[in-house]
Amino acid sequence: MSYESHLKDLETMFLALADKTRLRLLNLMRESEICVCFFTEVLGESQPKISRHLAYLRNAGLVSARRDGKWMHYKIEIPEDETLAEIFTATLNAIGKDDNMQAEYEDLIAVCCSPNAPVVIERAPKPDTLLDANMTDEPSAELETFLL
Amino acid sequence: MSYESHLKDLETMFLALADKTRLRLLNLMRESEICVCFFTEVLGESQPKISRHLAYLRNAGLVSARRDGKWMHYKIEIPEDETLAEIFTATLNAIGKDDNMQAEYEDLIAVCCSPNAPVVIERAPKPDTLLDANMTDEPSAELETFLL
DNA sequence: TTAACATATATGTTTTAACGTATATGAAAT
DNA sequence: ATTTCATATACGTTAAAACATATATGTTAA
Repeated sequence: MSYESHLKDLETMFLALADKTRLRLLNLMRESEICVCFFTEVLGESQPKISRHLAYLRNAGLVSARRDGKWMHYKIEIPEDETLAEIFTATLNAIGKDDNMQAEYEDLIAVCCSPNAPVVIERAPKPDTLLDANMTDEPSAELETFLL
Repeated sequence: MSYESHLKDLETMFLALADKTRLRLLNLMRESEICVCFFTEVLGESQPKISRHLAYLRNAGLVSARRDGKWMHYKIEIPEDETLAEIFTATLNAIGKDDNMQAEYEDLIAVCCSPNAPVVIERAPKPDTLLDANMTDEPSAELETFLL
């Protein structure tokens, strides 16, 4: 297969990645699909702001959305194009190495999986996909206590 | 070494990469340092435009500049941070796979190394670094005829 | 069917980036 | 010294992005 021009695609991808909020969103999605309510909760940003940035990522093809009743779940989509995929995975890797991003990810786990998170639980149930994903490989401390 | 937050650096890098002109500039620099006059010649963009985009790349730390008399030569600088470097090299790789970028690179070689390139030669001599770089690994067809 | 909720989009505004044109800088040639 | 050449920067304008606030959409619950 000959490589026709994907310069435009490259630019589109970089435009999508060139924003702190969007990088933080991707960080939270690193392991599984995540419900919008958790993004707003963990990042402390307004709902329209989160929603707009998610739409931006979706238009760029970097995430996909799934409706589950009232809730929307977003997850990372690795581009089919190999070279784009390489850049994107390298980016996800870079985000994961950042201390603040790690801390925010911990916050996510605490908020969405803790048994004593009344406010959040009130607003939306844990997406079971998140539980699944975490259970299959490494049950976190929070999850273990929750599952007892 | 613990990774403190380089989220800002990531964003800066992506902002620098999120522009077609700047990606085209990086493509031309892929093998060696390049003189500004060749950028304007090959890309067919105005001199101030090229200069501004080069300054942008320089501020982002992705290229460095060297003065040689009247001429300025720019070359790619791989970031020290490993994770940033990984993204950047993946990007350079992606650019290189694009047909149009390959064609533009050929144009560069033709313009700056051909013996019958009167206009360009008039405007600036070949940077010898380019000759060196190309001679050491793969002498191109153009170069060979030139060197006979 | 209406109310409540989660999320998305529209609107007006402010900020940021890109561009063309003009001008400044700095080196070489005269 | 002055001119010429290569490149950089300044300025004014136009276009794009981000944001806050308000509102619309689609889903469930009452």
